[in-house]
Amino acid sequence: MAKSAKDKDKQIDQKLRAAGLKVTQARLSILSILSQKHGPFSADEIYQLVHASKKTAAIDKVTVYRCLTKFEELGLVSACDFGDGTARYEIKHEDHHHHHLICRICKRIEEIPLCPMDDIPLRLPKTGYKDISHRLEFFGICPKCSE
Amino acid sequence: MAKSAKDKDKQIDQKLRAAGLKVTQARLSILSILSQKHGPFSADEIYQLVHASKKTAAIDKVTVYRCLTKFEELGLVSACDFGDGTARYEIKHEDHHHHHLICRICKRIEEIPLCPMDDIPLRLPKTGYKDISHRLEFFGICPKCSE
DNA sequence: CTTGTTGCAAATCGTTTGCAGGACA
DNA sequence: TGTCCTGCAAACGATTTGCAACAAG
Repeated sequence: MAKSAKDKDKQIDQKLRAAGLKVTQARLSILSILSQKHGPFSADEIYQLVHASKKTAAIDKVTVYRCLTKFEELGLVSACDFGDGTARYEIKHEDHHHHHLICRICKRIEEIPLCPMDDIPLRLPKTGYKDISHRLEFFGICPKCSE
Repeated sequence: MAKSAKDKDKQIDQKLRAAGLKVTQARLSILSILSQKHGPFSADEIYQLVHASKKTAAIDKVTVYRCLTKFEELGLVSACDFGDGTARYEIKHEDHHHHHLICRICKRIEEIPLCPMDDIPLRLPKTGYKDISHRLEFFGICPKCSE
């Protein structure tokens, strides 16, 4: 059932066209990286990864930022923020809502497939992580701004 | 039961001494602002507020950053991050754990006195906010880093 | 005194913007 | 072709750092 890199790239191409975006080398490279590696990654990391995989032409870091912004608008990727002043991006898989658990020391990132908003308290001890804290903020439109 | 500004300042002085910090004008000004106004505030906002209240001598913005960092280490204030690239700080009141609900448009900040980690799903509709999303990340020490 | 703090200037870091040349539809 | 994209350089905003003057204990 696992998709080959080629299949994924084909999917990406189609998603871009469906979104009305031009299919450029830069966009293909970035989305290819994001769909093959396990993120989330910062813009700089993506930039590095693209350059590391010599398969594609080098792209500018500014282009990475612009593409990621566009992808996020289109819902192709989702951004997350670990509070360290750097945005991170990962491919958005429909119907797979998750959060992250980040190690304060090594920065390892694990996916938490549960969402406390759903209903149940998380049973985090399972993960083996210690000294767990969390960052949670809500965003919405306040009554006044709703008109 | 409400404490006067003077009482609060006295408390602040004691907390600083208890923490082994020198009681300086800059620190008193910042903590005084934070304990009197309803935050959270960015470093720049605090800087502006300190300058606005002509009661105290002007302090440098760098000093604001340094004091806030120190206060956070000591647990006097807590930082929060709304993902807009600016850290915000508020006085930490023991036994009053809360999160925030930020209007996407006017940036109004409301306190959410509930925490989904406690156990129950939030009943946010009560607040009148619409189109609510949330930002949630967990931090901890992973098994490998625990030794 | 003497160590912790501050102010000032300058550096850093992530990210954004302006503009001209270049690539997709 | 005409518009969308990209690269390059430069601007930006938040935060940090180096260093010498300064003030609290």
